[in-house]
Amino acid sequence: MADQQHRGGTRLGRRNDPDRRDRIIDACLDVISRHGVSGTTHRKVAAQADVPLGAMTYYFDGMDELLREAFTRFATGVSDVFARRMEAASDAQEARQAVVTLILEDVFGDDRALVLSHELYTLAAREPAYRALTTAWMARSRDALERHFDPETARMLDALIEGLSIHRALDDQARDPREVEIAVERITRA
Amino acid sequence: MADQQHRGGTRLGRRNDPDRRDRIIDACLDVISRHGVSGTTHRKVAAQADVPLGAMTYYFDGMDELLREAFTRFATGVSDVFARRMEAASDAQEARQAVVTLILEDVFGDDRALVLSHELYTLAAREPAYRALTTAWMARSRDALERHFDPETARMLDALIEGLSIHRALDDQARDPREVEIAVERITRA
DNA sequence: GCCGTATGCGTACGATCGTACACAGTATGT
DNA sequence: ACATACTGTGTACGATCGTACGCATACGGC
Repeated sequence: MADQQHRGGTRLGRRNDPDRRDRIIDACLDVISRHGVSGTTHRKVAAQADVPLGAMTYYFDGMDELLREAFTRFATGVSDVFARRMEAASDAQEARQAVVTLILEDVFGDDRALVLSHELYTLAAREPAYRALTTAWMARSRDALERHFDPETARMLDALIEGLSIHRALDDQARDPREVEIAVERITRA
Repeated sequence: MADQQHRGGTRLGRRNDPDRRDRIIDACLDVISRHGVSGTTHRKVAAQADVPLGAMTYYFDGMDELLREAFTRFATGVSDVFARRMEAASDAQEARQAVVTLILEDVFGDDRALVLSHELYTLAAREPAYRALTTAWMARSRDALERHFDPETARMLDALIEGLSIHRALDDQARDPREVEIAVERITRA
């Protein structure tokens, strides 16, 4: 009891902070990426979002709802980038290049996203409730890929992307970017 | 206090149970696969292994050591199967078939292993301490594959296997086994 | 300016956890 | 047969968690 949150100069953080809920969700993703789902607690998220502990149960009906909303936001964001990159390509060859860029930049370049993906995968692998989220995510990826590839190839390519991500996250030694290019090339050749 | 563990008919579980430690490790893997790393506690593992709580801290210096040993055993086991299947193949074509079989049977057929893999991946993605484990595991897979494929192809193929595993674990709808065959075929064609 | 009402929060409770440690039980050397 | 050393365990402690709930605060009608 003492130093409350009286953020900045505004009188009180009280009523006029409509995106409090959004900030909590973003903070939650930060905490997950640093401490894992298991190490994510209401208290840590509250501290990160700079809101009082009581706000957690006020805005969310328990930890599950918070996690589900956080991962939904994450998956949607990643999915959007994916879809946009695919839409920008105008033929199969450009699409192949887009996939390579996506892997090398969006995936390999973002450690936070790599960790968050795995946290979500693990959750979904064990609890069917989160399966809907990953299933939808993958369906969207496939749809994006199917703008340029046949359905079968789209699924294989999607799997390859995931596999390369894992190797990147779990293997310490650096890899030749050209290898990604070659792999994409091979898997998309019918 | 009351019903201790006096297992079976033997006088006392006391001194004559040399594989207690092994049983704890196996029990730990069971608990992880059912509750996740986050939900794995000394108490649950002890109950599963049918040993008293005090045995946990007696045989292991804390939770970390237990987890590390458990995952080491798991990764070694999976790795062994992988290596053995590759050794059995006598040419590239047989090797391709061996990989397909491995994916369809050993990976797709074992939900427990699928979950455990992801739990380990997630741990390793966030904590470098576990990275040594996954790095060694992957190195061994690559070595096994390099008996029949060039190093570059071996790495791509290994990545593909991981990717297909993920899709299997995270996508609800069943897949055509032939798709696996085609993907392996494409990625191994230079 | 006052008051009812909805919004948001400080705090405390019960549960559960990892871990330490005093002690019980067994084997061994004599 | 007894003393001694070692192996294994029951239990209790401090920390930390999610969550509920009484209360403070700000808003809107009058």
